[in-house]
Amino acid sequence: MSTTPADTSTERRLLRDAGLRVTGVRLAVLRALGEHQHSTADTVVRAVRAELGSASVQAVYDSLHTLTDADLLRRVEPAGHPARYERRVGDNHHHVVCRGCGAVADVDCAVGPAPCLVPGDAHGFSVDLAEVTFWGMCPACTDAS
Amino acid sequence: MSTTPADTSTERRLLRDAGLRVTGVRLAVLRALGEHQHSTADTVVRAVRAELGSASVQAVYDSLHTLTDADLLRRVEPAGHPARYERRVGDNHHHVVCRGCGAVADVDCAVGPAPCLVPGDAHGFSVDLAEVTFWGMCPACTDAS
DNA sequence: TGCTTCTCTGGAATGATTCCAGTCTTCGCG
DNA sequence: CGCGAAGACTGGAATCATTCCAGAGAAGCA
Repeated sequence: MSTTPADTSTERRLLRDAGLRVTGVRLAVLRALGEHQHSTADTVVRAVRAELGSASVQAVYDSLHTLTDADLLRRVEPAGHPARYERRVGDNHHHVVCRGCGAVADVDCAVGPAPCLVPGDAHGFSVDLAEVTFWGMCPACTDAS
Repeated sequence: MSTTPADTSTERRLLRDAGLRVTGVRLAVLRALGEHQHSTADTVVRAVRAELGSASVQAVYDSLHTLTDADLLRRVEPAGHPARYERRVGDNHHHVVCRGCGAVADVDCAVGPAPCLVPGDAHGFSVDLAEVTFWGMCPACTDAS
């Protein structure tokens, strides 16, 4: 809709610094997630298409993977819901997921850097991350029920 | 293979006590998970077929859902892996998942009953469960790498 | 034993994600 | 500024786990 080219200088730098090529899809993916944290791939596809006019589903999935591998994005996969992506990376934070609508919100980790928790008996596993997912009801779904 | 009918008295009682009908598929599902904790639906289907001779995929999925709803089973869904089921229910325990092979092991909760952890700022969500997944490498995959 | 209700069967469908082969871009280099 | 090789993007088909559906079949209360 808008004909004003968006300012993508921040995203360009992020990509370059990560040693990645700067492409339209990657910029649009980063910008989309900057505006709507915790979006699904599907939502990102729509946002990217709104910005670029067109883009294939694969291009978005590819970008999502590449950016996740480069630690520019983090993937969150709540049980029973499609994967969500967020730009908040590099810190150790967790998530609350609504059992009603699947809404996701960030929860700061009160403990510290990963793994913020350590299992008592890890059965010989070497643990590097403790992922905490809080389940409950968001305000809107609480009201509706 | 074995022609000796298995002793299913424990499972029968579990089902009756939960107000559920006793069926061959349900008994076989419970027995399969008694022998191999953290199995996937696919693995359970094979185990059930080995015991009963035949069974539809849906019958197993139906049983898995029914038993999970009745709190006779618990479902574990590690990101990027198909769902796993376990018979250890009623306590609050967590899991370690191997990044290499997907193996799952139980980890006792050092804190207490659910929700063993509470978020600092839950953004208005009412939280009832904290699900902790530890990620790492199992002994076998550590050796192999 | 009879009946009602719930379960199981088989097959098709769904949603999220991935694979593939070919075409088009990006960007280091001359 | 223009070339070329490595890396992205396209469209379409395929995969995997899981669910939906309608009809045939069992469980168990009366």
